[in-house]
Parts: sequence; C-alpha cells; structure tokens
Amino acid sequence: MTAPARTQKQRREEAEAALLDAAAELVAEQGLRALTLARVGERAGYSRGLVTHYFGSKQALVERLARAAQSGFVPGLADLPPGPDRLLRLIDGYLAQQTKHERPLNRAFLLLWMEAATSPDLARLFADRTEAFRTDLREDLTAGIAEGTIRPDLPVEETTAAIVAQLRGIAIQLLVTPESLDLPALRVFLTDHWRRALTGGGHGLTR
Amino acid sequence: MTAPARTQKQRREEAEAALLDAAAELVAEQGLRALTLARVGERAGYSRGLVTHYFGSKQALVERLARAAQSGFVPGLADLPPGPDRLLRLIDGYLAQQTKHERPLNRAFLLLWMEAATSPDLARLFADRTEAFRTDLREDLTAGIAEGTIRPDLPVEETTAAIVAQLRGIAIQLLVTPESLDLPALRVFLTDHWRRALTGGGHGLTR
DNA sequence: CTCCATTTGTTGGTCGACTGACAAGTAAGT
DNA sequence: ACTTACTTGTCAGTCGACCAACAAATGGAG
Repeated sequence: MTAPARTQKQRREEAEAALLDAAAELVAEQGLRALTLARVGERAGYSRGLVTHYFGSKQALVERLARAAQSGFVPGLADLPPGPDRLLRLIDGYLAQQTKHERPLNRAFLLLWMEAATSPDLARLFADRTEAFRTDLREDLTAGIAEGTIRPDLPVEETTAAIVAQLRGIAIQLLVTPESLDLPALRVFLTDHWRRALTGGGHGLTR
Repeated sequence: MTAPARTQKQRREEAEAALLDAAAELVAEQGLRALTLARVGERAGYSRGLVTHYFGSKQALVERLARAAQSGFVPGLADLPPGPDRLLRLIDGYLAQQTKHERPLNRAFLLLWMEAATSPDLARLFADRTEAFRTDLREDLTAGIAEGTIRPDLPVEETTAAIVAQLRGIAIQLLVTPESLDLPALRVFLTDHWRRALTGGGHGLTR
C-alpha cells in the first residue's frame, strides 16, 4: 500500500469538516438542544463515537462551532474605503444575507449568540465578534465625520451599538416569525433611515 | 377541623404561583435547559411531583410561563395619549426596564422569545405579543402623523419593526455582555435619535 | 521494495447520570 | 366520606463519556 486512497491527514480533515458541518446544520435547524454527539456523527456519515474522539467533549465541539460560525461577513465590502457609503452597504448587505436560505452557519451564529445569554463560556467567545463588528462601524463613522459627510456631533459609540442591535434584532425576529417582517421594505427603509440620521438632515448623502 | 389555616383554594393558588415563580427564576438564570420539573418543584418549596400534577406536562408549564412572561409593560404610559411623546417614553422606559436587576419574568420573556426561534409552539405564542407591541407603536405614529408632529412620509410599518427589533436587540446584547453597552447613554441617544427621525429634521419635537 | 511494529482513524458496547411521566400512597381540607 | 393537595417510588428514554476492539495508514528495518 504505497499509494493509499486517502492519506491519514486527509481522512482526519475530511471527517472533522463533515462533523462540523453536521453540527452547524443541527444547531441551525433546532438549536443547541438538538446537538447531540450521536446525531452529529451519524448525520456526518460516521459513527456516534467519533465526535468525542476528535473534539474531546461536547463543550469543545460547541466552542469550535462557535468559532467557525463567526466567519460570516458581508461580501464585497473589503474594497470599499471606510465611510458612510460602506456603512450603508453593510447594513443593506447584512439584511440581504438574512433572506437567502441562510447558510447553516449564519443561522447557527445567531442561535449560538442567543445561547450565550445563559452560558458565560459562549458569551466570552462572542464578545470578540461583536466588538469587531462595532469596530468596523466605528471606522465608517469617524471617517465620515472627518470628511464632513457625517454630522460631527453624532455619538459614535451609541450609534454603533444601536445599529448592531437593530440588525441582530431584525435577524432574530426573522428566525422567530419570518412572515411578520417585510424584509425588502425594511432594507430600503433602514438604509434611508440611517442615511438621514448620519447627515443630520433629510438630504441624501451622496450626490 | 372547622377552621383550617388555609383553604384548599388558597393552597392551590399559592402553590401554583410559587411554582411559576420558581420556573421563571430558573429560566431567567440558565435558560430553558435548566428548567426541569424536579428543580421547579423543589425551588418552590414543594416536591418534584407537584408540577406535573398541576400543569400536566412540561410543555404546558412552559406555555403557562410564556403567557405569564408576556405581561411586562412599561409603566406610566396608559395615561398618555398616543403620539410621538408616548412613543419616545416607551423607548426610554423599555430601556430603563432592562437595567434594574431585571425581574425574572423580564429576563425569562426575552430568553423564551429567543427559544421560539427553534420551537414553533413558542413562536406562535409570542407572535401575539410582538404584534401588540407593534400595534402600540403604530398608533403613536399614525396619531403623530395626523396631528402633524411626525413627517407624513414616514413608513409606519417599517418604523415599528425597526424600533421593536432595536429595543430587543439591545436587551439581548445586555443579557449576553452587559458591560459592552453604556445603557444610560444609549437611552439618551435613542430617544434623541428617534425624535429626529420622526420629525424628519434636526429639530426637537416638543417645545 | 517489502514486511511488520506502531500509530492513527473509526466503530459499537456500556455505564452512570438525568429527565419527564405516571401511579400509588399519605395528609390536609370539606 | 370524599375530594383535593402533595409526596415518593419507579420506569423508560436520552445523553455524554469512556473503553475495548478492528481497520487503515505510516515509517523504519531488513
């Protein structure tokens, strides 16, 4: 056997990825309470014992999953310079992301973040992600203030907190009762709403 | 025994209230996963069997608890007539409520609402409450538009959704990492923010 | 290159703990 | 007496963890 079908490294990585995918799916579908080691293993196409063998414990699996779930970003924003335009596109992009049959990791992120309310371990993990989110917004706001396109008396900290909370609040409401929100209309409304709020007047921001 | 210390009705009602209180405490502390029939009974000062006897099943207990948790209102608003002032006080009052070592029912409400994301039964229960919340806001907005204190082109539906989501998003963030938010500053910011947004200009609403 | 000892991947059995439900029993109120 | 409040015993199911075993891959010695 000089040329085995799959090397050990491959086998391990494939299995580990499959297990994490399965875990994300389960959380996305039914929340943490549906995440049992047996289900993860079997949905991934393996046996129930493998998860423990690789991740050590259920808690370790959840932590790994939580880290993996934090990678969700709004695409197409990296090229934009910080400023109000990027911020508005971030808002719009975030909301747009919630509509498309959300990838499991997207749903899993929100559900795990909610679980963090009653789990200090998770809370610590998610603090970073939230802070990174707010940091991006902070950059946009300070850049806008510096270039004069955002009113200088806008409270930066409070604004970032308000935006993050609003976006996540909408995302959660969409999880609970999707039909109670008109997401396309909300996208239009919120971009316009924040455009007005940042400039301080009723005028458009660009042009 | 012609004069018993407590009548049967009293005993039942006391016990039932104690059980519901205990259930709310448990959910507030650790979420639904900590809500076991045995714990509820024993924390309430009874035996583990009583919960089933009164409520029939765990699901029935959770539903009762969910209904009880929906009674949280911002006090001191009933006397105000619908309009932007009442709306702003509702926002401020809602946020103020999140600071004071939240009564268990307050926390329990949010946590159960989050659980509703992965539990259709709960989702149905909470749809009403959210709708009632939004209805109040709707009344304020339409009244303000009618009396001319709110800009007439404000999209009412989207605004109510945005406010509810924002308030709940903040409340959840406070549950997860309370220290990451400056609540007093947020109260000031948000009332001012919405005052501006409703009028459409940078002017104050009253006076 | 090949064989074999060793490591690593993977499985299924099993144990102890916990949980919800129920039923049979005791005590208190009517 | 009889109903209602309340407790205790118990059962069946589920779960996380550990373990012993088999299978596949690896690497070094001949």
